[in-house]
Amino acid sequence: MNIGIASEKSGLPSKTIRYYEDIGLVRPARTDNGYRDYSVSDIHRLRFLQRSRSLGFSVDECRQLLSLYHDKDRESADVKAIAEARLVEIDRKIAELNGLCCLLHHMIEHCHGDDRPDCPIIDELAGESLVQ
Amino acid sequence: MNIGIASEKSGLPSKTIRYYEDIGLVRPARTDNGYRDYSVSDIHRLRFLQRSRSLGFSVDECRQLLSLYHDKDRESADVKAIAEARLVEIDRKIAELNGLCCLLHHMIEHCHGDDRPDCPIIDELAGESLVQ
DNA sequence: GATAGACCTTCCAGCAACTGGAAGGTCAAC
DNA sequence: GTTGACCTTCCAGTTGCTGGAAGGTCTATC
Repeated sequence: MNIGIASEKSGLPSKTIRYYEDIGLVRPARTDNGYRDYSVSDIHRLRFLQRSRSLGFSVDECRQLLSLYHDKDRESADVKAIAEARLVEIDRKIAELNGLCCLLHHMIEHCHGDDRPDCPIIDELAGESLVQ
Repeated sequence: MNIGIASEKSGLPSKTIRYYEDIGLVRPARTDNGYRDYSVSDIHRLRFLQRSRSLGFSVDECRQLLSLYHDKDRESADVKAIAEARLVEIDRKIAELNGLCCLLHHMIEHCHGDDRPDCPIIDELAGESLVQ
């Protein structure tokens, strides 16, 4: 299968697929003319990557997951650990964004938002703080 | 003031302060020996940047906010618009992360996480889906 | 056989927002 | 005069791609 087909089947842009090859994630065969030739199992790997990435795993985590995917002697605990680490990170990020959301909301609420220059948002950023 | 002092007073690393100069955000004077020489108002600008960045504004938004900060004829509506756009973006991100959080949580819950290889997380990533 | 258009290839550069490090100049203290 | 803490510039690397240039290949049509 040419890269265009692989792209369609995996849901990844060709550019990304080539990039994944560069960093050693999915290495397809080559045909005589030098074109990449993806096998069905290559497509599975690409789809696996697409799903893992869309779940927010880093490329490095994806690499580990991919190797566990192929390791028939894997321990599910190893997989779970990676997923749990990701979850902790996501929770942390959500908490951080919630904090920012509150602060911004608060600032926006107090800004009349008209054609006059006085603005509690600017005041806040300048350090004449109501919050923080 | 040397950059080390500016760093202390603004809460930004020296590297970052130099970077902000490179991209034209805060341009200090120079002393005879070539050292950067920060004025009190430079420090205010740096602190303003530090706060804006920590509230999640992009460097480009910070640039706009900084120019509004100095514009005594600004309209607070302009500031409010930037902050509101940021808030929308943060809300969107929170929603996205909440979605990922749910999926991951679900997958983790179903994984026994022991020394056996069968793993619903891997199955999910491979496309034998329970979710999605 | 020529040519057009859709593929494919490699390589290089750029995005955001820094961060690290090398190589070297300056300054204050001892 | 030497040590050590500063400061300078410049270049490269981070993450995960994405865009574009320059050129090769394949297939269909004339």
